Amino acid sequence: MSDFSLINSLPGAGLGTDGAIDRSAMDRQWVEVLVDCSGTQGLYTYALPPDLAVRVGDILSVPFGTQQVGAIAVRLLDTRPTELAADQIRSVDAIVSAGFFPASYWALLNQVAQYYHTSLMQVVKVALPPGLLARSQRRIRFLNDEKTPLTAAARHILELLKASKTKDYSWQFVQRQVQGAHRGLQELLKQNLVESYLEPPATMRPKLRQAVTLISTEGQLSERYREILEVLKRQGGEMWMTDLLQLCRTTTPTLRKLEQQGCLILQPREILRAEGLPEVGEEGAKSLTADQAAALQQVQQATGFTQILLHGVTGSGKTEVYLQAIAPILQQGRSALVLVPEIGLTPQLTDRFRARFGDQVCVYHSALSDGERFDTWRQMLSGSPQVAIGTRSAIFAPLPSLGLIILDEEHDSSFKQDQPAPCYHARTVAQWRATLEACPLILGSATPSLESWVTSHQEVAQSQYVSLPKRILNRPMPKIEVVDMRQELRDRNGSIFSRSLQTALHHLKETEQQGLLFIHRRGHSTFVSCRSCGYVMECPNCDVSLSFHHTHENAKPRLRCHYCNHVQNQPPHCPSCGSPYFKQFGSGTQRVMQELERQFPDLTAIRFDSDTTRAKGSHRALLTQFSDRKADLLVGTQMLTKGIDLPQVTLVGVISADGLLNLADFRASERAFQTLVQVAGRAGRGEEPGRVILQTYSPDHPVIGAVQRQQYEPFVAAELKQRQELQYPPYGQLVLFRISGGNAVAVQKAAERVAVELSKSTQYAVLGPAPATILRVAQRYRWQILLKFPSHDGSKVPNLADLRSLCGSTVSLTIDVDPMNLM
DNA sequence: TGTTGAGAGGTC
DNA sequence: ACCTCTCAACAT
Repeated sequence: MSDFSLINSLPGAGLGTDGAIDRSAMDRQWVEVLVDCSGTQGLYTYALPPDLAVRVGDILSVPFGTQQVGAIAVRLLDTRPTELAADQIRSVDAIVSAGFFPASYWALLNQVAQYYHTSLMQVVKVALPPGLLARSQRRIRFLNDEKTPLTAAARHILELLKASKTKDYSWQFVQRQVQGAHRGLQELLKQNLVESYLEPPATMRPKLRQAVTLISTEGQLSERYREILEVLKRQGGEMWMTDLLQLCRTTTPTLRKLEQQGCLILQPREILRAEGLPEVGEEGAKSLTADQAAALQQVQQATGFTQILLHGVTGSGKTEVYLQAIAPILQQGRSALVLVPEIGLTPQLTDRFRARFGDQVCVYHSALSDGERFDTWRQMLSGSPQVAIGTRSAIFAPLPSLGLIILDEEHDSSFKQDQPAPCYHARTVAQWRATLEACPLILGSATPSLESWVTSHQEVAQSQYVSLPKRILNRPMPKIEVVDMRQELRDRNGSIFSRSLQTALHHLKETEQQGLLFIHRRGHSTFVSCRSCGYVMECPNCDVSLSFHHTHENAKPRLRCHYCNHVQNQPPHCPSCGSPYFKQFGSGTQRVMQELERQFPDLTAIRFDSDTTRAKGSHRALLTQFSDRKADLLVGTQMLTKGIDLPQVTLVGVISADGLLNLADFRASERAFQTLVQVAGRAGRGEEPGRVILQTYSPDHPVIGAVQRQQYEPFVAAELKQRQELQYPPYGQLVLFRISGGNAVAVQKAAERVAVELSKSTQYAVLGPAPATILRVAQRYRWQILLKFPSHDGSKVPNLADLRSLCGSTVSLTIDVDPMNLM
């Protein structure tokens, strides 16, 4: 059990606003806090200064050891804990942010911590905007340089500081740079050559701007003063000071004089740092199809927590259902939360929300600057009815009185976090949150995950299934043609484009229509290998092949590792056998672009992958270019499957489905099906019918057949049968342990010890330990152990702390409940 | 016997 | 995270 699971049951811990108020705040002289410090367990007691009205849930700054750290107030006390002497207790330093968290917020965080086996603090960190839990930092500053003899370490530190611009470094940096830094520092401090100081935590603050407010125009005033006041009055009596100064060509002291005369007030106002989003026109509700109307009705009939799986084929108008479901929620003064896989990828969706709801929409995602995130977060706390659209972590958006939660593209794996703990799935957290808030949860997808499919077909009132089987305006689903690439080769077509696709591409130009070409994944297939001996170029740090990058015709070819970003030139000869036949292989986006240029010089194409969309806003820019018909083709990867609604696209070409079909993962078929159906669904969303050409070397694969027939249910039935037989999710539950470290032998040994310990229980099957598919990433060796539970009770894993102690200090162990990424 | 570095344990 | 303490290795 987690150390803090008890917090749930504590009085007043559920919520900051109530609970503490009923008794006089004077009684509450102490507060128990959760400290932001790895390795700490349990709560720490601090005294409350009389002028500090701390409430449960507030974010505090407290002295801890030598430094200031962030902390969360968990419980107020009216008596001093008996085990602590008065002089052992220090005082709370400041309230960083008064947390009027919505009711049940703490219960949610606790639930996440418990289910995913992480500390509550870890969960709090993903929930809060960055910068709120800042800590003080030790820094070293250069004072003077006397010509006294110094040891090597001391001299080294001094030179380092002198060489820097600010003559000042963080202690952490110095320690990394200098051997024996500790002794060296002591020596320098003794001689007064440097000083060591604690920099107080830089807490995120609201951005302020001076505002001028008109009070009166009475009194003895010069002509010039009257003029200024007149301008202010004409502007409505309230202006930003900078604007007024500019308009009147005056200076701050003049305004100060007027303030002293009592004519106006200067005061700082909080302003919101907002992302500069382009203007969008207004848009009214569209009329619904019968299916859409039925779906909307089902949502609106829901009382209390209800999970609704909205299974709508591509182009069936799910977004319109979301919009019309949200409208009455806002009118009731409540808020809605919309989660999308990747916000950068869905400018069209956010634009539609803004066109409908104006500035009641706020967008929250990790690409915002820290300041923007902080402000958006405060905006959400304000409690005014709004729609928050965001990625995974927005499930923790602090919206009071939530009326509806929507997960769009519910099947998307980016809703699962697998890097730092907690490895939560936003869908799972959304289910808990909707339960706690007693509001409906809509899971929308054209290709629902098997998990959601199974729950929504249980005979429970709390889970419902709604289907939108037809496209809007009765537009037909695109025709899908499967091309056997083996046959193409037999017929002496060595091109990466089948004859069928070639014809279609020619036709595209003639009819002035547009198309998409889908490639499975960048890098994966564009490795460099020797045609003579088969040698493959690999990253010196990670056990993955380097991928080939060729930006334009005259550029030097570069090889890049997509795990650690190692870059090098391509050698002209094979490093292993010296053969000159050392070339790139496969068909990444660049290769396809080159082939297009060679075979279809008339067609213009835009490359659309993570390389060309990395910069902020470039995603939107490329899409705009394309929809303005500046190009005939969009060539891209996975990104093409998400949130693109371009009515003029009539052709979708899948260059090769094979990379998708053959992944070593029990979810490979499900993923392949979802991806292919989603890409295919980009075709024919406008008035012209769409056409899909699916090239593959394995046309008999069951996934290909299911995609071609566009039949979800038979595919799912077959897939579920297999899952059930093997007790894979959604029937069984998986828990993955990742063991990693810099020393190959130590990691393997640790993995074996952990596996032995885990094998002592009979509640689950232990698979592994096995080296991770890519054993080494960025100089770290990785092993994993998979636990397979026959039913959904992965909470019964042995104590994590005990397992960690088997690993030693150089090997780290992380736990991933319900893993999605098993590579 | 003093000097140095690594590891453990504590921080209200 | 950072500090302090302990302990053992090494040179004196």
